[in-house]
Amino acid sequence: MSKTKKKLVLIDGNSIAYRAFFALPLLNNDKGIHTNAVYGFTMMLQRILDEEKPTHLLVAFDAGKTTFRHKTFTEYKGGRQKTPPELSEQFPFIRELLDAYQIKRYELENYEADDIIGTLSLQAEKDGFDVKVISGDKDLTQLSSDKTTVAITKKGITEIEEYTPEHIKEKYGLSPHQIIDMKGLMGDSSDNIPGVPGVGEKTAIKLLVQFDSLEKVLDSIDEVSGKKLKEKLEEFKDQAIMSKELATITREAPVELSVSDLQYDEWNVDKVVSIYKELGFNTLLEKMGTAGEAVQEEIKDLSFEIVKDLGEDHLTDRAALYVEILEDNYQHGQIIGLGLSNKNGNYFISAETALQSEKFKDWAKDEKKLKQVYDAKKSAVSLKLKGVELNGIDFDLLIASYILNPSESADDFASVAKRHGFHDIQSDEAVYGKGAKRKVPEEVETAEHIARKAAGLSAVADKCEEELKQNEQFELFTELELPLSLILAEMEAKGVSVDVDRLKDMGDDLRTRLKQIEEEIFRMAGEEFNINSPKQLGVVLFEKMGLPVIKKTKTGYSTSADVLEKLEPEHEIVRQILHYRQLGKLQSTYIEGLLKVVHPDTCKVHTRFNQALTQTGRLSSTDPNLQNIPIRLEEGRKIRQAFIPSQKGWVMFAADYSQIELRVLAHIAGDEKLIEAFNEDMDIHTKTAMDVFHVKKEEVTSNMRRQAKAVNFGIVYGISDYGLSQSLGITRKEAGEFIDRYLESFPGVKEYMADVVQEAKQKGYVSTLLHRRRYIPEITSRNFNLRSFAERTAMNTPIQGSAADIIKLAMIEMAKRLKVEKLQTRLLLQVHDELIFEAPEEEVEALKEIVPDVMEHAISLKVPLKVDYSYGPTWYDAK
DNA sequence: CAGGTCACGC
DNA sequence: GACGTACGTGACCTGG
Repeated sequence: MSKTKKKLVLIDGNSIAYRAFFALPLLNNDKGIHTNAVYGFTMMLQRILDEEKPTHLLVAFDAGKTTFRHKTFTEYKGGRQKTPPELSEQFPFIRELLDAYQIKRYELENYEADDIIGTLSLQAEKDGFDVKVISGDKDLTQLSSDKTTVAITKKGITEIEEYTPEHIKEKYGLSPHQIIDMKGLMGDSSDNIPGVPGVGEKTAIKLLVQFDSLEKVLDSIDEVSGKKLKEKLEEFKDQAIMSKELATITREAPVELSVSDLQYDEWNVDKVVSIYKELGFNTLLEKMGTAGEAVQEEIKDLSFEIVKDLGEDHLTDRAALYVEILEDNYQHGQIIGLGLSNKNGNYFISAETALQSEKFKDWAKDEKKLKQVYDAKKSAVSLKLKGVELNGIDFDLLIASYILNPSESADDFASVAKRHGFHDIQSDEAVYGKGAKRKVPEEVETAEHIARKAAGLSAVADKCEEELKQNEQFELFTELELPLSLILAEMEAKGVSVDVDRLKDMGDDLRTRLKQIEEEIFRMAGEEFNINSPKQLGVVLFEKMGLPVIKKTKTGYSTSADVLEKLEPEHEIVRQILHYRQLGKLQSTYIEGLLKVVHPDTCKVHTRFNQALTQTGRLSSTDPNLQNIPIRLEEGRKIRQAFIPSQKGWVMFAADYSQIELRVLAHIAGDEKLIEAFNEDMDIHTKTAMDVFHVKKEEVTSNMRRQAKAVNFGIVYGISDYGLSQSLGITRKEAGEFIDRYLESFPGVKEYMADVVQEAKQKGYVSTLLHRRRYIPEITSRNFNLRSFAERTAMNTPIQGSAADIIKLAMIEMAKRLKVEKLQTRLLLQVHDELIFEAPEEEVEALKEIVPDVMEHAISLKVPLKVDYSYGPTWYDAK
């Protein structure tokens, strides 16, 4: 069962409602009730329940207008804006909602929510609770202690700042209890607390650092430096003391509740649903269907050591090494620390300790010292950025797990480790938080988490290797994916040079043209609107201008390109909109998007290849995605002019496989006709047209070839008859007939398709040439759609996946050849069937031989592989 | 902030 | 007949 640590969460209800109200636009539901504060409050509550998993919970509210503080100071909270009626009307709903959630709420005559929270948090601390206070009011931070964390909303409803005593020390240089002394000195305009005129945050902190408390400051006014300051302190002495009193949260309010009354179990689903319905919270309603309670498993103790002085005990010849970085983008992120696990024990090493240690660097570099890691590429790149070379990797859990089952691979270490039998680990989200809340906890907690990861690595490595061997995937792992990860690491670290000025010029040009087109569209529409909003565009086109509605989406009219293309003859505006979209895409994604990620010093972009994501074995690319740079249309293609070699006298050299998937299909299916076509190096689309339409080569029209090409495309990507009908603009029935005729023309392919579906049903998975697997459980589904999809997946994955295997082989072989031939040429990118290099001009002649040779002979099939290449001063020219 | 729509590549 | 249809990433808009 769950760990029985008691946790009390105290929420400042008024404050959070205020925050939610002002953070969100003033929306109302269909009955005209404003719901933004209730909605924001609900989101916040949901988050707290999910993330904090409190055992005890209370929402405190302010009661009435006056409190005991007004006796001290009648103008307390004077001058405050009256609560807007749009907000006050929402409070009853918030109360109703809390009741449905079965969360205790409480207010107390003469006291503020703060005081209720102050009183109960103190009680709870004494009873051994962990306490979390949630508010938008920084005053509450005075309650922070080693047992109580105060979370203050920053902006919006999701960003919060957590105030622990350490954080307060860091931020102000003060202890939590000094917050009230600070308020006494500087006052608080929002509560109309006067403080000492002329004293602001800086001065207050300075004084408190020197004298500790307000009282001591006032006792030692003589020692205060600055004549003016002395006078002010003297003059406003009493006011300061009163201000401190006002700012002090009482911890002895006559609260009639005790902490044990605040136990939180679960909400009343029916009531919550009915309130959601009443308020129109449809997305929350939908979510409830799937909301399951995660069961927290007990985590065993782990003995580990925080290492300050690295020695032989730690740097052994076989060890698990975990490099921890919080940011997704490990090229920007800081290394938090390293986990090590070996026969001697489990260790945590801070980043500073490791990176300053020559012993560590030597060990990391030594390829004889074998390491087991999680995400070799990330580890290698991040260490490389710190000047540390990483060699000797003989196991990577991320990749092993991906190979064993690509559909399950998540990048969260805990989930991967658990899948392979190591359970004593928390999720990163539980330790570090997520989104805006993500942060590093105190060192011991961090250290333990990271040490656990290393321990987990060494615990599951052997078992995973065994499993890989049983699946006949060990070679795929050691000979293909592991070496590839280091090649990708080099590609990422090296980066691709970008001609920033060129991009900016294109951007300027595009901006002018977009403006012109925009004006033209507005003129034709007779009004200004947001062309980028499908909703607004739909209204203009289909309601105002009365164009025929061709397709609808869930949310309204479809305005997708294929719809607009059909509408082109109807009105000139349609052509302009398509053009606007095209240029807008170039501007936002490729010009602005790319400029955003160019390294300012080096003018390079460093993409990250995800090697453990796609279901087929392909790579993907992010930040920026360099696998979808435009090429089809000339205007977009020009973007490629901005990708240039990193050195003078160098060129871009690109080589791509011609029809690799169809060649793979010919091989796997063993289809005689297809094999023959490739052996004779025929134009495959023409050949397909000849066979499908039963005509001679000379009789193939360009339209027949186009249709044959679409069918081939469909085969390669496993699209359905529906998909084919869409791409050819024909009916589904016609498309189905096309596919049938294709399969009749290539009986080997037809047989293969039937066999591979059969195989998938029997084994539960399909395989590529290099034994990569994809499990397809839906293949036995009784749901037609799921099953059809599964069948197409079964037919397509071995084709696409084997092609991915082959180009990966080629990449590894290329790296070897470049080294052997002592060439300076470097591989920069892989785009599924294409490799892009940068090369000194004088090496081009050699590359013309080597690159096609390596790529074409990466594997031997029943058909030849064919590679085309090209080169030039920019990527654009390498076409 | 999450989910939808659209658009780019292979 | 079934109702949503190759795989990815990213930008923008929108609702609650």
